[in-house]
Amino acid sequence: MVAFAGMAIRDAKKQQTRQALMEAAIDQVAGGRSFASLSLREVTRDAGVVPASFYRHFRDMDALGLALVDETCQQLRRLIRAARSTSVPGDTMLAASVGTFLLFVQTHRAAFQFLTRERHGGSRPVREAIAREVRGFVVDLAVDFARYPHFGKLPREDLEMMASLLVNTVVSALGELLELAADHPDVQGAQARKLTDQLRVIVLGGLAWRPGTRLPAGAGAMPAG
Amino acid sequence: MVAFAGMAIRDAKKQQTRQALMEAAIDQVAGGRSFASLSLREVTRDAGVVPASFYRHFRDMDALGLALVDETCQQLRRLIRAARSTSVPGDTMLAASVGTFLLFVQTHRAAFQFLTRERHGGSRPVREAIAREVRGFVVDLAVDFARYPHFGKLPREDLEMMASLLVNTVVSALGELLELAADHPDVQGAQARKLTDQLRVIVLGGLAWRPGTRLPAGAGAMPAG
DNA sequence: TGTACATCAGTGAACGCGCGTTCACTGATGTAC
DNA sequence: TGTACATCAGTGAACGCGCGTTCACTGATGTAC
Repeated sequence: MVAFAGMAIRDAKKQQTRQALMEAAIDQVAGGRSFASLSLREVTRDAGVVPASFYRHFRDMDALGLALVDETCQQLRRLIRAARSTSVPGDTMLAASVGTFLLFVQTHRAAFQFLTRERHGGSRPVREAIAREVRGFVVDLAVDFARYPHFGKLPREDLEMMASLLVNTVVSALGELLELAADHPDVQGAQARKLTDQLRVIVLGGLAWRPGTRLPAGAGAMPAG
Repeated sequence: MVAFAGMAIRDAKKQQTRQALMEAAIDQVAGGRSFASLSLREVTRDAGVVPASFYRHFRDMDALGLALVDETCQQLRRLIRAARSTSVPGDTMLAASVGTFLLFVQTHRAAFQFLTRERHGGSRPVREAIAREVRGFVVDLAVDFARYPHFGKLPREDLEMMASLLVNTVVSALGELLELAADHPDVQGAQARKLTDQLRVIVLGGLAWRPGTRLPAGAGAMPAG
């Protein structure tokens, strides 16, 4: 029974406490609190350890926040990698992807609440870590775009512009979705349809796009925004 | 010299203190803090009054937050109303509007930092107030859309879907812009061009949109986002 | 205009409380032999 | 396997501190006459 390295039991227990601290924090944020307003003592209380134990795992609350970003984004990257490998062009696939994504969001509500709330939240290092992750998604998506006939001819800059438009749209929809109670399938369905249509508009616009495109005169202009 | 109503001096001084409290709070948020992490004492200290004075103006910090949403959104609505009245279709107008908007953002940085940070921030009433304002902008914009030839024929639902896409895109660009230092005109120029192009893609997509549109098979499909 | 009283924004002291951090400790787990 | 020592995650008490809120107060401003 000495099959693997030493420290097995002690280390496993330590990881368990670490996880409990992270879950305590993310549950508070998912419950409507801002991460910046959480206290160290509160987190340790919820995790079932004494305040001083916190320092065996994190230097301070900011370090815990960064660990949360890392972990939640890792989960998300795993989903996206899976989706990429099976993706094929077409409208059916777009609608299906939106469905998959929204389902995934429901089963990882707390993680997404955390990312959404802290994206523009109080801690600079946390904000920067999330921004880095989002930029990573955008670049990956632009690379995917380049594989399709029309988009392959466009400069990387244009592809990233569209990828960022698409990612921002999904993120915005996410923000709206998370404000709703988790158990309103009808409202959620409407949200899903709205997001799908918005992505369709973007793709239609992308298909009409050429480098240096300007809008036709007298077309659909709009006030400042 | 008794030209107008009583309470003139005392009331003016009171409003001055109230304004000082609001400015103290918004400056802290603009400086990187989360509103939920501000303390009442901190705000009164920055405003130059004693903590107990706070209660002459607001019941608690949440009330101050709501007042900030009201005031900053009022400023914003004023800009938008002005822009609407002078808007004419076309690509030039779109680019000019983006420029005007970004300039306005620079001169009201603190207000926008506050709105951006608290949009998904810690206080539910504040979040709801901001969401209400955003929804108001979307509805107004959809009404504007209906005045243009192509869009006039679309159902209100579709127009609001596109208006929300457009507003979310501007809000996302805003979030990125506010992370940058205020004095990098070159990076800001790149951001402005990116946003303008994204709005062009949306308008192009909108012009190609018909009720119930589906994407052409094998066109530009994308992974989950 | 002048006087006597009312109002109320801002004061300063006091309160009890939860906070982050430190420290010497304990006892289960790990390691060497 | 058994024994003796080392490690270190978690403990519990203690600290000084800033917090939100209360209170009786002061004195400038307002009002009535």
